Amino acid sequence: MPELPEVETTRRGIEPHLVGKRVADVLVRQPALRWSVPGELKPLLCGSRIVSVSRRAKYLFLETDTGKVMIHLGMSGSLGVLKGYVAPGKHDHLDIVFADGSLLRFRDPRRFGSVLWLEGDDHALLRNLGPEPLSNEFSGRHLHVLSRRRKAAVKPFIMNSRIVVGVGNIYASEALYFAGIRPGRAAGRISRPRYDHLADTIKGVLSRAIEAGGTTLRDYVREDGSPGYFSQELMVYGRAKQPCRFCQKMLKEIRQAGRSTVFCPTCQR
DNA sequence: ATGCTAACCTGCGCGC
DNA sequence: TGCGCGCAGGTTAGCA
Repeated sequence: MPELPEVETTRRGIEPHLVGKRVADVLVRQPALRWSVPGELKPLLCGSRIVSVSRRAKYLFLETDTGKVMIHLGMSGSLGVLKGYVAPGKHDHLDIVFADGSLLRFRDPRRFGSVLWLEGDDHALLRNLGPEPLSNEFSGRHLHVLSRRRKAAVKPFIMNSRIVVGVGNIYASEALYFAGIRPGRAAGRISRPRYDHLADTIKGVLSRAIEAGGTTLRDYVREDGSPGYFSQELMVYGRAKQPCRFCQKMLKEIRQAGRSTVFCPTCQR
């Protein structure tokens, strides 16, 4: 999926096209996503006006005067803004059509994404979320405090959304590389100074990825169909058995919690 | 409480 | 050309 930089890039891309628009129609072609698209979405949304587009963790919110559409892109989701109606593709599951004829289209081949309706601010999926990684709330102190006595490896630890949100498999791998920390090291056995460094590298790699428009590997594209360029800057993700860009030693690949992890055995300790 | 695994689903690349 | 396998940006529920 889209990790946080891809979701934030999407938010920035769609917001100017949506704010102020009035919803004229909602077309649900495939309601069977990670959670079923609520049948009342159309009657609830029609006639309302988009006030803003916001983000929390990897969730996007189309905020209207009557409630919020809560969208998750899952592993393969993307959103597109179209000037007018174009015949949908196989995986174009949902359109929100505006009064001026333009539309927001949700595409998701693997259907791990979701489109839900939120009245107010509360939803079970939003409880227990950790801080935003780019906020001041997220720091080395935060990681250090929460990791004490934890035996889990540091990589799954920083990918745990209760600890910090928005850090997925790509950026967890990249941040650990820049921090010089082995992904398999127990989270509870990492010092405060090293967590200070790691919090910095997480913020840094996410910020740079947002500037580059995210990382395009397969499915992810921006709202106008263009790719993100951060893949060119990846140091370890997807580079198993290739030389480390710093020390030239072969990068190693392991599996952690069912996800592949690539790291440099020399630069990361 | 913590941590691991399977599950959800489709598509693609690879070896045979 | 086709088949089966393993893998892919996420996250939750369920069980040890």
